[in-house]
Amino acid sequence: MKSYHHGNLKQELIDCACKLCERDGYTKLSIRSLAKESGVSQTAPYRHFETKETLYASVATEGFKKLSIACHIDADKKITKKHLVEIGCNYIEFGLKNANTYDLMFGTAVGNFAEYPELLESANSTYENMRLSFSKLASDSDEVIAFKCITLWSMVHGLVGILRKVQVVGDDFEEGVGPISTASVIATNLEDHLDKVLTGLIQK
Amino acid sequence: MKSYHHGNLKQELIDCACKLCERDGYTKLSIRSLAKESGVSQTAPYRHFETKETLYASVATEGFKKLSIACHIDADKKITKKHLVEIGCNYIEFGLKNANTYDLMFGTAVGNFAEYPELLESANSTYENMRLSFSKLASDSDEVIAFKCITLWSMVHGLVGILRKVQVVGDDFEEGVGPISTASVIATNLEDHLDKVLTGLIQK
DNA sequence: AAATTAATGTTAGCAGTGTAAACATGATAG
DNA sequence: CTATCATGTTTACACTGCTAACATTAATTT
Repeated sequence: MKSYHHGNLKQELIDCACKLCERDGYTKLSIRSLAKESGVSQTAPYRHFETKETLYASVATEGFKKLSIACHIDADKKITKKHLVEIGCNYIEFGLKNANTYDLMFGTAVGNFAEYPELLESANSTYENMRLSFSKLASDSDEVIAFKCITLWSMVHGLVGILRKVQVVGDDFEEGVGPISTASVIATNLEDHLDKVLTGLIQK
Repeated sequence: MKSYHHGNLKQELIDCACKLCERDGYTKLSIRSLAKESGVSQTAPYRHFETKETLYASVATEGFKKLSIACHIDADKKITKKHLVEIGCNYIEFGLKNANTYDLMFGTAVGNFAEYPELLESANSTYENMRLSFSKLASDSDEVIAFKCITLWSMVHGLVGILRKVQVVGDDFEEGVGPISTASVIATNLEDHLDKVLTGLIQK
């Protein structure tokens, strides 16, 4: 004998959507199946999410929060290059292990972050954490810090996109040919690669 | 008085799909509307594309061909850093001006490139062109060339992802705060930015 | 040239989707 | 206690990907 009102539907829908989005990709997610999963009528979710994109925005928000946590390092006083490499590796690891969620966060599923204040905030805060780490590395000017930060971010963000293709194709590629084999070499030496790039970046 | 057989349906569908995917994003594309656009029955496209993903793969293939052309530079003998900056800028420009197509090419819309030989080939050839440019810059070893190439590619690929968000949010951001304002500074000085990165990369 | 086959089109239909409108229930505020 | 409002349900519409069965034409074989 369940009650007419669910009580915690919104959060349950978000949690469930996060799982399904990651498992099957956000394109496969349907509001109806989501409702069924929560034992609620087909249109109940519309009391909590105006459109499907609103739901996507919630999932993306959760994604940025998780990314922030994954990239957080415990280093209050001194930050070394090694820390930055760690951040980069963690970022990439998150992107690869949560490929579908990552796609939702950075793809075109949610058109305009500005329409979803929470999403915008969580995305900005992810960046802010990274920026803070750079600011603790050296006494650079704000512009230099921003430059270094965006450079690293673009780098790891780009590597996620490219390494994903490696994962998909797997070991089924011709040796020494094409981006896939090249990228796969980097994938096996991710720390070294980031170290090299950061060395070039920092000593400037 | 039109004939029962269309004659050139497959190519027309691809062309039309490319346009619609870019205009509205690939999620909005429907096979049925595509068929209507070509004045053909709802299920006619299925004679040429097994599933919707097959159609996506064709659009993505066209995308990589266009990207290749956009990144092509006329420099047979000597390649300079300036040329590489140009390639990078052209790449980013393509990614931003064809954001939806770019999303289709690098997102999860097409799961496994290996299932679509033409797509795999066009994607690899895009990379190969970039690699060739690097190989003409200096007498590096294959590994060093690959490293430099992937580094630039990750960079520009990452920048596309990040700068896109800037475009979306537009000028409606707080000055000096968050990734968006920072990225927007870079966007207005793209050439400078790539120059800096490449300088650090090349002089190694 | 006629007959057969393969390619390419059509019609009808299924199961599933996002979402709007009208209505039902129950928690909460006056 | 009553009125309101948040949250749920039912019903319905227009749309989707895709399949199966059938029609027409082009290509190939005899």
